[in-house]
Amino acid sequence: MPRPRTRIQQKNSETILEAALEVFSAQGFRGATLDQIAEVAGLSKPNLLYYFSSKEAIHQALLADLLDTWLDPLRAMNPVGEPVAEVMAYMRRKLEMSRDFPRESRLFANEVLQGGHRLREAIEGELKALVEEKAVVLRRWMDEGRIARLDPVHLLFSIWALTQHYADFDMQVRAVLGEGHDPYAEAGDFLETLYTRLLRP
Amino acid sequence: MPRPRTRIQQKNSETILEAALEVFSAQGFRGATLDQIAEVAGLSKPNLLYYFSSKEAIHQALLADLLDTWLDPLRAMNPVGEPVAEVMAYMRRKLEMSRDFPRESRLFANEVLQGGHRLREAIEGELKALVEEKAVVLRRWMDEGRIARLDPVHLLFSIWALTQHYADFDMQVRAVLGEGHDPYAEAGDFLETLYTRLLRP
DNA sequence: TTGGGTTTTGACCGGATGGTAAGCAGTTGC
DNA sequence: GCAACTGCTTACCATCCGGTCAAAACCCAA
Repeated sequence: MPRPRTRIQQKNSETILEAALEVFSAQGFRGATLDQIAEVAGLSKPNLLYYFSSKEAIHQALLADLLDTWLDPLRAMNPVGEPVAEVMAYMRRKLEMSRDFPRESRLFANEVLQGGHRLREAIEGELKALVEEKAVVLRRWMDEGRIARLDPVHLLFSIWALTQHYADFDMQVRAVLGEGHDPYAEAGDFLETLYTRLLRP
Repeated sequence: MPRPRTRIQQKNSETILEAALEVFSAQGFRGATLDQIAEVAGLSKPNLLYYFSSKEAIHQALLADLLDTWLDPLRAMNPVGEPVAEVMAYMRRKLEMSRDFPRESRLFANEVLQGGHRLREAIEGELKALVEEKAVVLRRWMDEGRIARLDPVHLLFSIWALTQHYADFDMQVRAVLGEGHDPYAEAGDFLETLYTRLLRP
């Protein structure tokens, strides 16, 4: 199905993708059913398939949208900015994305966890290229003595791991912390300290 | 089905659980089918159900086994040891578990990611209790000025996130690093540096 | 109002999947 | 060698699920 044209097509595709995000992120691709998505969307199952040609197609549309926004924070890391502040700001943005878009994070995690064959191309292409580009910048900052010398790629991995953890393992985080905690606020403080100490040259 | 008695029961339950781990960790609960597990195990589907009463039961057995071994590294953190070395050793053991038991890590991740209702009890009970016990120890070390003052629970979260990332996002890690890398060796070095700097009082 | 397009639906299909029944085969203890 | 139990298989069932189809409902311009 080509991109929406009329108002009603626009609105319904959005409703479907919103519902699909809800269900896919909570159940994984195989775990989600069209009936569930239809129910969340408030539409009938055949109606979903009027807008998207298959379950696969809905999932694909979701992943395609996702990847763009997912890489934005890293793209925004400014090669001519102040190194420590830039890395710190990147970490902050990733943490905010985990807080504000946990479903997107879990959709991504579900996908990669299960071999990520639907994302392999994008990961080996776009993502890898962007990481290599930013690794060059980080290495330069290290050469200039403006941040500590570290493996730049594993530095990025650490930011992904530490921030996405709060979205992907949300249930565990909340269960262990118990009542009366603001996981993301605490994580912000903790990670601020961590990267301050790690990056100091 | 009660615990195995005869030799053949012992052997076949093990074969089934091994196959189930393979399939569940790669596909999630809903994504796995009894036929797949049966094929990997080299047994017929009805034979699986002779040993385990249902798909659910196989999964439960797997999770029950898992939790014990999963908590071992943290249990082993010695309250009367040298603080920095103890935390570092814990991180090392967790990283080794990611390397040597990635399927177990992914089984766990799949489960928690999808709301973790099958693990909720264990997480809110055993896991939380153990974390609180170790948090007391960490706080004491901080009070004694033997490691840096940090939120002890988020310190543990960071170890989980950073080590499990290499198992759970293995596909991404390998795709981004490309050929000719030993992810776990590099991660070991990186995390050694990270926690050395983070923990220094 | 009418006619043509768009949107929605109920009924249905075929294959996959978890699980069962009933009997056959193997093993073990005597 | 034989009974009795354990282990295993073939055939089958019911349900779920992705997807189809034909027709109904809706919308809107002329």
